[in-house]
Amino acid sequence: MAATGRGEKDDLFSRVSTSRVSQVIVDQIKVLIRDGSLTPGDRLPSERDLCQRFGVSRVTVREALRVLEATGLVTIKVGAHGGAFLTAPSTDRVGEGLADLLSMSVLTAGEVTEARKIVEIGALPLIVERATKDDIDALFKLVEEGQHAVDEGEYTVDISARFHIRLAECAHNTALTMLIQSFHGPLLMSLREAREQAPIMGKRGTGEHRELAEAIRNRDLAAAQRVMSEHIARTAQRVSHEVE
Amino acid sequence: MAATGRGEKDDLFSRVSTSRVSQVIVDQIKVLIRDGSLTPGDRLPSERDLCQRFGVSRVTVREALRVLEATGLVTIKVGAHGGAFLTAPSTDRVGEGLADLLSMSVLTAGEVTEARKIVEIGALPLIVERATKDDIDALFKLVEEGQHAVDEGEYTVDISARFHIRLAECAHNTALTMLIQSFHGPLLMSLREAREQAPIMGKRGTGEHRELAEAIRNRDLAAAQRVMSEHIARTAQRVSHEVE
DNA sequence: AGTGCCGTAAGGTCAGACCATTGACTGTTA
DNA sequence: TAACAGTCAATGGTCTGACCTTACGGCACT
Repeated sequence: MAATGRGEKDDLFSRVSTSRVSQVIVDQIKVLIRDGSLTPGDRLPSERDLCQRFGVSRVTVREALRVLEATGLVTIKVGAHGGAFLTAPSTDRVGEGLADLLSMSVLTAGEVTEARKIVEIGALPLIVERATKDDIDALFKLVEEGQHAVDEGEYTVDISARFHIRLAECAHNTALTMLIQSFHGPLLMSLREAREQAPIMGKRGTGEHRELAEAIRNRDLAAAQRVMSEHIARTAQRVSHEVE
Repeated sequence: MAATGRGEKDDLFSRVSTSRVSQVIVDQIKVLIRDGSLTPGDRLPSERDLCQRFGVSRVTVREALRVLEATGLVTIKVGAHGGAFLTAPSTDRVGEGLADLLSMSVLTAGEVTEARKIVEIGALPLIVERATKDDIDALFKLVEEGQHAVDEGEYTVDISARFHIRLAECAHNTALTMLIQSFHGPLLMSLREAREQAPIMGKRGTGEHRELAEAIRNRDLAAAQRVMSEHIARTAQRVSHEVE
């Protein structure tokens, strides 16, 4: 990335690896991951071990590990038999990154909701086509939970989010799941007002969730799209007028 | 997030902030960014300064900075008047994260392309509706550039990506632009084969780009959707059979 | 068989030092 | 006066070596 847009002549005197040592280590490990020498679940050597292998100090190794950890490639456990473990599939990090990006740029809540509408409605054809019986059962189970929560007066956006994420999983496309997950993750949580109004809207929202689940069970794409469209539109309205 | 799904009783003995100090610092700074106390372009205090303010050692501060850097929130410059500068939101990091996940075979190229299809086609209604004259001129300009590159035999995926990103901007929704940008960033670049085949496909791709631009000029949504659909489908085909 | 203690391996943090890079300041020279 | 070169200070990059904290596993005791 940083190397793009060079002038001419730059190939004559190639850059003398002036980059950070820790970054070089990160890159090396990334390569190992890419080409399959390291697979999820594997454990990297201990910090003190890596120091010797790379011939650098522990501080440097640790910085490299911090970066890998922040990227979501490894998780680190302390204690005996701890260490850096290649993470099993975790879409959370990149979703979080997306949310960070969204939340710190000049986005209005309206824009986010509009994007959400496109993705969630666009995913419906796949969902209607691919949802398995298990998927549908799970959806109805979440609806019941939501209903129960409403009755108890304990409805939160978290419950709604779980439904939407589970719904996304019905498309059986990890990339899509990830996108929708990041919409419903830290991002929505940061819209405080939306969370506080949740109890009020819970009843109607749950009803719509049920309609959605039924439409999917009936493989009725049109109905699903209609309900989802209204559902999100209402969210949009709720959210937009306070986080302007 | 980590606090969800607790058992009962947990509120009696609250967790004694056993987390990493560096992580706490990261969170603090993230908060400052979120609530607008720090805006892009600002410079954080120097490492030695931060040590004193937080009352920790320099190593710890540096680890926090590594994380913030990896997350793409700051860039770091050395030398006098260097330091950590808040970056303007850039989608590259997210795209890189996507690419990492893809390379760990958490995601297949096919899934990503499917998601891309949904977003890019879903954005078309907005694009057709909102594209201004400037937008359309810019699109045609990019098409011309592409045509020129094809004639010279210098067509690269980069040119195609620029078109798609500019197209996304026509929707005048920053969130959408960012999503599509992260698809066309380091992610596509990492599909080496796709890059190498680019020259061959360039001619046809450019033709389709032109058709797209024309459809948008004519506010012909159906045509735009048809062309885009074919366009991405072909990419999907090209990409899927080697990165299985 | 169960319980609790303790050792050990691993990450987390600290303090202080030195090097490398860079931009600004200053002084010299044509 | 303008251009160049040298110096200096600020700042990130790395190293060393020490100590603390956590957690797993085994051992001794009950």
